[in-house]
Amino acid sequence: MRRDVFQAIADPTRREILNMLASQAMTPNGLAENFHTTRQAISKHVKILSECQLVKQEYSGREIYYHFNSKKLKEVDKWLQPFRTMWDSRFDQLDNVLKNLKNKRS
Amino acid sequence: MRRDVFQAIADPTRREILNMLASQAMTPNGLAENFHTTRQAISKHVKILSECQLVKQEYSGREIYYHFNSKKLKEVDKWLQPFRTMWDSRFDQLDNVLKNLKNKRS
DNA sequence: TATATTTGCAACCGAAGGGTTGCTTAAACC
DNA sequence: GGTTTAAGCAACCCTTCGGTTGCAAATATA
Repeated sequence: MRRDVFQAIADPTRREILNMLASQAMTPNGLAENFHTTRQAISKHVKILSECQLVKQEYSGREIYYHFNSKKLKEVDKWLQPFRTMWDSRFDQLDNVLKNLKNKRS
Repeated sequence: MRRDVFQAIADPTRREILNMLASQAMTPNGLAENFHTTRQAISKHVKILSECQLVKQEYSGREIYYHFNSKKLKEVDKWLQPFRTMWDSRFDQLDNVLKNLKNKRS
């Protein structure tokens, strides 16, 4: 089952899980207490996050603490990079096209 | 039908479409030529991108030129912001936890 | 040892996703 | 005016997704 970081962060619940784990490692039960769903539903989300390495496991007896692996989000940041210069430049793509049309006319 | 930027960029084809439109506005037919799918499939993707305003339309006769709206990607960048400091700090979350445990012990 | 707790796994369900084919509309072209 | 051509819309199909319930395995606790 191929998992993709972009697909992993597409779900709002999974983004929220990442936010929680960013401040503190947590168990599935601990996470589930903060949502209005079952533990199994949360475990499924965590499994998806785990499969694309956004989360790492630490075993402690019968409990499993999930840790956030921020490095994996670099992939998203990397994809975003070329676009970042665009919105910084105060001109979006449509503005540029209109500007070019005006130049051709004059 | 609620559309979300995160969900929109989850699909690799849609990310590729955005990459193309970033350099040049294109029509559905023009886009479809670069993929091994039908025009209708691409149109569906473009519609999704349009619904969350990642793309804007410019009508020219019977053709429709789709323009990339980079500003909308700021939402992703904004969500990424707090995590960016984490991977910059050379310590990921797991490292910090282990470090804390070590401090408590000593 | 018996019981309670934490967790993962499997089966199932309804909704949404990505794709295709067929059709209609409207502009361009002969 | 008749015919291409560009595009959207609708129906359908199969797969994936998010969620649930039920159950088994393993650790903690009495």
